[in-house]
Amino acid sequence: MSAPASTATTRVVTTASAAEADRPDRRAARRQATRDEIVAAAWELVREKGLAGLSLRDLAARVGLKAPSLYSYFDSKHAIYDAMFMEGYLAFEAGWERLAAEATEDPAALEGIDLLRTMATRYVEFCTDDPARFQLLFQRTIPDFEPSPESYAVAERVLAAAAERFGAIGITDPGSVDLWTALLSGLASQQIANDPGGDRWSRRIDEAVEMFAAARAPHLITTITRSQP
Amino acid sequence: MSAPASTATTRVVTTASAAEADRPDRRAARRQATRDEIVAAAWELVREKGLAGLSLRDLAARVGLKAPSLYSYFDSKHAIYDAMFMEGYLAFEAGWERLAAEATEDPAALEGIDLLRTMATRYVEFCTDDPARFQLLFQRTIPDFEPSPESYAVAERVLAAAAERFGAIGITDPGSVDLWTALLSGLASQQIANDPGGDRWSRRIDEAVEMFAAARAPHLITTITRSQP
DNA sequence: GGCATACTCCGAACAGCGTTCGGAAGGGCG
DNA sequence: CGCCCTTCCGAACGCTGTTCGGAGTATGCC
Repeated sequence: MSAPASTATTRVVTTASAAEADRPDRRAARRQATRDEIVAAAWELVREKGLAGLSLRDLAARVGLKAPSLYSYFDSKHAIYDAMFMEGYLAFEAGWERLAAEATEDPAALEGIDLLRTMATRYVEFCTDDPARFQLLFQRTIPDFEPSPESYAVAERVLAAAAERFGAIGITDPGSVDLWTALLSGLASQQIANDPGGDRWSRRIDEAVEMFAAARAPHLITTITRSQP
Repeated sequence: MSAPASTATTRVVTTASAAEADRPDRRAARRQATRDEIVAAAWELVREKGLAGLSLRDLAARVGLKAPSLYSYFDSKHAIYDAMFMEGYLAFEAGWERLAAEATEDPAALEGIDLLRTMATRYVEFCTDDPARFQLLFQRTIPDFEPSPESYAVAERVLAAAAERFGAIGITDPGSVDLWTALLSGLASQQIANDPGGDRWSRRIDEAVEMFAAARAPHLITTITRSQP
């Protein structure tokens, strides 16, 4: 949660010395801390009142400010949504990298269809864990919101990583990837919209994965028959 | 834009007789006509400015009124959304019944997997034709909106009809129906959210249907091999 | 025909929203 | 100390959905 590189010093020049380099960061760090606090409070409010129920006066009150003060930290309400968007995708990316690390550590447990199953399960969990986040990241539901290029770059990065992992297990055509994303996002959105808190759709994940694998990656499901000679 | 059947002529009086029964309908008919006009204008506005971009002052202006006057016809803005919700599902039901009629008329062309294919194609077309309608009917995106029991009954009726048709072609377990709805709504929502106006996901419909049929209704796809002795 | 009634319609206003502006405080630097 | 830049906020603007009270009008009854 440290400050991005670009926001750092701004100072430059002066006469140098090592300790002097991070002194101007004092204010910058404080500023970044407040920004983070605002975004965290925004997540809280959004979980309580829904994604569209976020009010700047409420949000400001929760961090001990008045509404106009937020404009010292963000250009607009959409800029707050944008910061949340990026944070959400960073969390998604972190989960993804955790999964990749597990796969490296114990390749046997996460190869072939097991990897697909785990990917699907984690994805749907990630979505249902926080419906407001799902709405912000994967549905485009806020009237005129579009993520900034920097935020969108994070989103594309993680999607590219997923596609690459797909290629590594032998699923290369883009049609299959699109079919996969449609299938998973469909499960998640149906679950959230029509059975919130339940598991009417999420309990179909395994069947969905098997259906997908049978049609799109048959080479992944031969292991079962091989284990019964 | 003709009046519904129940509203009748409005004509004249004379001396009692049968015409007297629909005389009190005069105002009711006019009222219903205005309601319909308001809902039609709301659809227009929603297509132009997005589902959440609907403003009562704009809407009133479009039908030659001021905002408070709308409250003679609807209890609230949500009541207008509710009327649109019902109208949307009635349109969906009409499309569905058209399909059912075609299937009855020409059973050969719409049996087995062809029926699935047509259902899927029509559904995704229905969604992408009007993204605002898709959002209102199938995503729950308006902050505190919930359809009234009467409106929701329409929604359930058409879903039940679809499930029944599923049973008729031999797909009986509810898990398959849920998987089907997840798959189709996933295709539609990805198409609308990530490639509006394009066909990146909608062109995968046939593959999706074949994938689903292979896993969930294998009895529907044997005809191909049978035709090559 | 005349009167009472009900329905439509709207101007004004209220509370809430995101946002802007101007000025009042506060901490860091010469 | 004085300067400056940042932070903070009260007030206000234009927008939103909604309520209220009072006009104007078409209807139903006698």
